[in-house]
Amino acid sequence: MDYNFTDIEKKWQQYWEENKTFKTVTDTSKPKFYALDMFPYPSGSGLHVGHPEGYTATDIVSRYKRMKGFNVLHPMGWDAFGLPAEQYAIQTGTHPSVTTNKNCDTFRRQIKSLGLGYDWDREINTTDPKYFKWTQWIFSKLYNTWFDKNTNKGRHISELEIPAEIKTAGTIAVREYIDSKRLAYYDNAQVWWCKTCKIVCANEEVLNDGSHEKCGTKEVERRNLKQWMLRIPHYAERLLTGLDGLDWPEGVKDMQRNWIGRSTGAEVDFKLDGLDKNLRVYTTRPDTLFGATYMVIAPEHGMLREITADGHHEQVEAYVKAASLKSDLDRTDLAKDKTGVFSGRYAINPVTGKKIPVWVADYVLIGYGTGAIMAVPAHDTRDFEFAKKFGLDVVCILDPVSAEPALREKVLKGEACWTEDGAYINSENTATGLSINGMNKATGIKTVTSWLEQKNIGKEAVNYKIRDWLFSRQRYWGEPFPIKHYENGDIELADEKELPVMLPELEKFEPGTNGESPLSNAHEWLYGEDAKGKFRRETNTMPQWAGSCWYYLRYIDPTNDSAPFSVEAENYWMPVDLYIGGAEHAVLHLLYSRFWHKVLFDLGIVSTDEPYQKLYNQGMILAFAYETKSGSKVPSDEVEEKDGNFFHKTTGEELTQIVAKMSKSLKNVVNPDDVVKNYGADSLRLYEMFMGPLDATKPWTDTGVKGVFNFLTRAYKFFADTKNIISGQEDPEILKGLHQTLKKVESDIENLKFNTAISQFMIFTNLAIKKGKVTKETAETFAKTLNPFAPHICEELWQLYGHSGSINHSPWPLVNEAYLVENTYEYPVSVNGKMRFKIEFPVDADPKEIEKQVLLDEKAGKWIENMQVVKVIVVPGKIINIVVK
RNA sequence: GCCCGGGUGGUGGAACUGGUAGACACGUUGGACUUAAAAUCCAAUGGCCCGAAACGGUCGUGCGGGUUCAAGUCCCGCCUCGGGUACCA
Repeated sequence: MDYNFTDIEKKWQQYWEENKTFKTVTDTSKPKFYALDMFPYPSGSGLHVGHPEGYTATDIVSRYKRMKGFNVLHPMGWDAFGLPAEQYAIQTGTHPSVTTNKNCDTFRRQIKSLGLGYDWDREINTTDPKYFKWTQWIFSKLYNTWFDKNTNKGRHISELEIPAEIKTAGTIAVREYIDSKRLAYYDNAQVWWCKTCKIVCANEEVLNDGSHEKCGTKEVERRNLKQWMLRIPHYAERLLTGLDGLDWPEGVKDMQRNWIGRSTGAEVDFKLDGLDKNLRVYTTRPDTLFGATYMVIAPEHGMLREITADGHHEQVEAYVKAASLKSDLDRTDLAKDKTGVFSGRYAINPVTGKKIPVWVADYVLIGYGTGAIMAVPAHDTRDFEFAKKFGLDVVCILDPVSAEPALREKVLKGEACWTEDGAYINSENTATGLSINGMNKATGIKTVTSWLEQKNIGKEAVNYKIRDWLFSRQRYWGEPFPIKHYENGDIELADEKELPVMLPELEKFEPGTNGESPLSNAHEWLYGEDAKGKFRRETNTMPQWAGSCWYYLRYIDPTNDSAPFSVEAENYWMPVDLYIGGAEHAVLHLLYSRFWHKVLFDLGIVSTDEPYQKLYNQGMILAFAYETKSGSKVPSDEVEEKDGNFFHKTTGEELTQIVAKMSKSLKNVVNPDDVVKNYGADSLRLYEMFMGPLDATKPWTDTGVKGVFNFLTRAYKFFADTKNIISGQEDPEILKGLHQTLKKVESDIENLKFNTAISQFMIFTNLAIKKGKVTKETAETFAKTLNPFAPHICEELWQLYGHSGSINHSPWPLVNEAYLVENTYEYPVSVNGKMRFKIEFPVDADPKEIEKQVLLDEKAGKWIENMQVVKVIVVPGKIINIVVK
C-alpha cells in the first residue's frame, strides 16, 4: 500500500472539479458559515508558501463546518489592479489585462493544486468590468452621502438641509456647501508625490523613513494637487466604538484605535493683543492654562498674516517658505530639532491676564486640532524643548509630589519637564475667581473646563488623528472614476446607466504630462458631450484599496448584473464569520473596508454595521538564512552544514543561522509547487498547520515537511490496508484514543489551534499502529476527522471503505463521552511543591480519605520520615501536595 | 519615546482557569533489515551529578525580586527580539 500522493491528489482534485463538490447555493433552511481569505494580488512570481497558510486554515474550518451541517461560503478571487502589471506594460507594451490574466491563471492553478475547497463559480476579479461597475457604483453612493452628526449616520445628499444664509448667497454657494459635506470630494490637497512611481500616495503609504512603501525609494515630495478625498474622519467615532463588539485580536483593535487617535480636551479662545480677534487652540490639558507662557501657530495657519506684527513679516515669510520646502528626510527622526520664529504678536492668557508671545513653528501641525496651541513648557516635553531653545519662560504649576526629590526640585524651578500627575501650585487668580491649587490632574481638567465654558471662552472638545483619505491615483490600471468635469467647472457623476465607465484602450501606458494619469492621453475616451454640455472625464483612477473594500459582498452574489448583490443573499450570508489574512492589513484595508461598509449600512444597502465578525492574523513564514560574523548575509546555496554548524562553501568561514524573510537574494525562497511535487498537497497543508500556532511567525524547514509526510505515509499504509480493518468489537483503548482525538480536534479547530490537533492525530495513529487492528467504524471516523486537514488522502480512504460520493458530505462524527470516563486517577504527589511520586485513587475518592491514604503510602515514607507534616493539599482530579518541615 | 506581541531542550513547538515543564515532530545516537546505501522499523534523547540500574539526586521556562501549599502561567523592576506608530498639543 504505497502512498502514491501524486495520483491520489490528481484524482480527487479532478473529482471535486467535475462534481462541483464545493459549490455553494444560498439555502436559508441551513445555518450559514462565511469563511473568507484576504484575496491575493496575483503577482508575476506566483504563490509563495505564505499564501497557503491562511487559505489552509479557512479551508480546514470550512470543511469542518460543512460536515457539521453548515452551509459554507468559502470563495476566492483576485485583487488584480495594481502597479506591477502597469510597469510591465510601460516596459513591454503588454496590456496590463493580459499580464493580469496570465498571473491569475498561475495563481488559480497553484491554489487548485493545494486542494483548497473553493467554490470557483464565485471567483471574482476586481479588474473585471462586471465587478468594477459596482465599485464605481459604491463610489457614487459615497459621493452622494453626507454625515449627519445629529443622528450619527450617513444620509443621502438630497436630505441635506441648506442653511438659509447659504441659500440666499446663490447657487454657487449652495453647490459649495453641498460639496463640503459629501463623503467624497474633489479638492486641492497637500499630498505626497512619488517621483519614481509618478503617483500620489496616501499619507499612510509613506513610511517613517520618508520612503514610499510600494517602490521603496525615497523620491517622495510634497505637492499641492487636485485630488479625490474621502471624509473617513466623519466616521471616526463609529469606527472606534464598532471595534468593541468584534472578535478580533486585541492588537489589531489597538492599532486601529491608535490610528483613529481619539483625544478629549478643550478648545480655548485667546484674545490677541491689538487685534479684535481670538486665536483658538485645542489642548488636552486645559488644567495647565496657568502655565501657558507662549503660543504657537502652524506655518500654514489661516490667520498667520493677520497675526504677524509689523516688522516681523519678512522673517515669518522666510520661515514659512523654508518649512514648506522641508524634504521628507528633514521631517523624520533626527530632524526633531525645533525651529520657529516670533510673530511679533502677543496674546492674553485668559487665566493670568498676562501677555504671552505668539510664535510660528512647524512642530505644530495644521491638520490637527485648530493648528494652534497654547504652550506649557513646564508640563509638555515638546514645548519644554522649544522654550529652552528660544529662551521662553517656563512656569511650573504642578508640583510633582510623587517624583524623586532631585527631579521634583528641578521641575519646581522650571529646569525639567513634568507631564504626570501632581498637585497644582501657582494656579489661582482672585480676579477671575478660578483656583485649582492643590487639586490633582483629573479634577483640575474638569474644573478649568467648566470655568472656560462658564466664561464662554472655551468648551470641551474631541479630536481625532485620522485624516481624510486620499483616494485617487495617476495610473491606468485602476478603476476609472464615474465622474465628468464640465467646462464651467461643474462636477457630475456618470449616470448609473453609464456604468461601468470602462478603461480606454491604450497603446502606451506612460503617464501624461504634469504627472497626469495615462488616461489623459486617451483623447477619444477623454472628451464627450451630453445634455449638460461638453465634459472631460476624470483621469485619475481609484487606489488598489477600492476593489478590496467590498469584495466580500460580491462573493455572496457574484454574477448579479442588476445590483452588487441581492438583498436576500446579503441578509443570509453577512457578516463574514471568519476572516483570515496577514497582519499587514491590520489598519488600512480593514479600516477602509469597515468605513465603506458602515456607509452602505447607513444607506440601507447592507444589513450589518460591521463586515467581519471574527478576524485572525496568520503569522509570517520565514526561512533560515546565514550570515557571517560581520553580519553580511550568505545565499543559502553557498552554505554547507557539518555536525550542526554552518560554513561558507568557498571561504570555509563559520556562519550563524538566522531567521529571515524569504528573498531571492538569500536564495531561501520555498516554492509551494516544489513541495507539492515532492511531498504532495496534503503534506504541504499539514506542515503549514503543524509548524506552530497560526498567528506565530515561524521558519520553514524542509525536514519539517518530511515529518508530516512520514505521518501521512504511516497513516495511509495502516488505514488503507484492509488487513488492518476488522469487524466486531473495538479495543477499549483504541475507542478511548479515538474519542479523545475527536474531542481535541473539534475544540482545536474551533480555536484555530491546528498544530495541536495534528499532534493528536499522530498520537492516535501511533496507537492504532501499535495495536495493529482497528474496526471499520474506527477507520471511518478517523478519516472523517482528518479530512479537513488532509482531504485527498481521506477521500481515498473513504472510497476504499466502500463509500461513493465525497467524504465532505458525510456528517462529522460525534464524541461519545462514555468512552472517556475514567474510574481512577493517578495523582502526582508533590512534597513541598516538587513532584516526587504517583499514586492512584478512584476519581470520586474523598479528599480526606486521599489525605489519610497518601501519608500511609510506603512511597511517601521516604519523604516524610523525620519530617513534620504541616499540611496536605488535595486538589481532586489534579494534584496532591504534602508540605513538610 | 509611546502602544502591542514574544523569549521554554540542539531545532519547530506543547502545557486547561496557578497544579506532573518539555506533548507531538525534527535532529542526533544506538540497534534491526540490506552486500552496501537510501527508505522503513525499534530504542534512547533537557543539563549536570551518583550509580550496575532505579519509578536516585540536583539545576532548569530571558534576568532580578515578590505573592502562593504550588509560578512557564500572577505582581513589581529590568534585559532582549519582533510588529505598529511617531512633534497629534
